Amino acid sequence: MVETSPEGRILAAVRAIPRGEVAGYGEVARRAGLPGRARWVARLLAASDDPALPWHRVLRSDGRIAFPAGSSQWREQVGRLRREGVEVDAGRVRAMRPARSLDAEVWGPG
DNA sequence: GCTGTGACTCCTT
DNA sequence: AAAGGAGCCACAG
Repeated sequence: MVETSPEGRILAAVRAIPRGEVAGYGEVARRAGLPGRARWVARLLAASDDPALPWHRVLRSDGRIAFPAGSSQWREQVGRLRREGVEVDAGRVRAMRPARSLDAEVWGPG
């Protein structure tokens, strides 16, 4: 079955994040075919009441938790991620660090 | 229909 | 790394 609605595609993209891995809001939006709709992804996660939805695997583009540090939701997200083996340091995940500069992509590290 | 708001992102200091 | 500002879009009042 193919998701036709944008909402369905976004939720499907979130559910497609493998256990122990993370993705950015914008990344999820791109995978759903909706580039630039990161805020929509966030709003959908907040609105969804599906307990099976791995919302905790979605982070900001800089790899940080989107909630205010120390808030109950922040603590829950950190707990869920660590339970899956994801390294979280001061609210930041030690994984994704995409090259954000065009120079880096064109010229590379060398 | 205009305004404010937010689980966002990018660029520039 | 952090902070300020602009752009972005759906939704509530």
